[in-house]
Amino acid sequence: MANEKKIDCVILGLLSHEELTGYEIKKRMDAALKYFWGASYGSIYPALNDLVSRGMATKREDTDSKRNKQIYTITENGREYLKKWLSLPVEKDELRYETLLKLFFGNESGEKQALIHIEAFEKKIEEELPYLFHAQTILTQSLHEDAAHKYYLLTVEFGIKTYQTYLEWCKQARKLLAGGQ
Amino acid sequence: MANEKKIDCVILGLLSHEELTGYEIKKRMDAALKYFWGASYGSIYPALNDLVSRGMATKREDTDSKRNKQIYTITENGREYLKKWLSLPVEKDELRYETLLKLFFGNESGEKQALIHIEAFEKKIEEELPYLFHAQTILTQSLHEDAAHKYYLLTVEFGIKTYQTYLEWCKQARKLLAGGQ
DNA sequence: CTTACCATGTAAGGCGTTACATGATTCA
DNA sequence: TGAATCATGTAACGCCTTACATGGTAAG
Repeated sequence: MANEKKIDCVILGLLSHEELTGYEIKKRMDAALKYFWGASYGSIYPALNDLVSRGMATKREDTDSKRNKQIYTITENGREYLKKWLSLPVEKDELRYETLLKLFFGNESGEKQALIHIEAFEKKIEEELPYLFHAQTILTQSLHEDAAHKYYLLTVEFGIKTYQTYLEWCKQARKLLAGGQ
Repeated sequence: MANEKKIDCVILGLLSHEELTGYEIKKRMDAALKYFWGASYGSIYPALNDLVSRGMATKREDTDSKRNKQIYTITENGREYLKKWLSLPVEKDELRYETLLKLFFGNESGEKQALIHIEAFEKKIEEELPYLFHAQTILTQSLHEDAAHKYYLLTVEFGIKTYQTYLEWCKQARKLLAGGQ
């Protein structure tokens, strides 16, 4: 009932849209979900086997491809399980920013160090923003081609807005550190 | 050298400012760090023992109090270890929002469900913002009383800015779901 | 007197990453 | 032919949360 393992739900969510291999699931996650959810092969492959054994998905070998591909398909059971989880209240939204942790203790290491962390943070965000903008463009254009795109766009907009705010905060933080208020 | 356990660093960071008991460490974390870092007693107490055995902190019983209190103090070694960690580049900033995950798969459960999650998210943020504003006021007023406050304020400002952005996104998301773009 | 909070710790178990191990295929 | 990428999986290990276990004290 409760205790839905998140990795199962993410995989089922991706499978609800299309058949995928474990490798492709990882790619999809890295492309679209990495800003708010991540997973490694070491959790994906065991989870896939587990989903099959619980009747949430089926596995078949891809005979077309020359490669050793295992294609996974969601079952009706799996779809119901996914929908049930989606209808349950969110249990946890968690942010773990080591940058903020190091900044919080900045008095121990001094302003120079704090500035280095802020600039590194800024750089990382500036590098990632273009990918989000690109996704925004693609999704906005294809909004009516696929009903799911509206929901994807929602999360992309979240990323863009928060990242832009991060950049504003970086500027403000630099000012505060420089001595002014 | 590398592989600094974060829980050790957080504890040392808190101890660098003042002597504390395990219980107080938890309180401090819940009050000031919970927005970007969390920890349970089950990780704090073992970590404290470990820090003592590695010479990063010392432990003494509080004889003044009637209670069974163990007071921890950072050592020079501990302070060096902390400073070293603070000078190292950030390894990972991670955001794990189940809300965004459920929204991403929103096409499976429909608009009504998506709206429910957005409203719940909005409510949670609205409830937490006042605490951040309160911290902002206190810290701004006492900025010159303690050099560390500047750094605390930095993280509080981050929280306020991002939370405000979250609320704006909620509005926008509701509009997008309502059918418009 | 009883509830809330102070205070410390352990044990089990879950969850997931990293590293390892292996090998095929595509493309330059 | 060599590098990059496709492709699947396992094992060890680390880290943390949850639940359990215990008891003192302050305040109403």
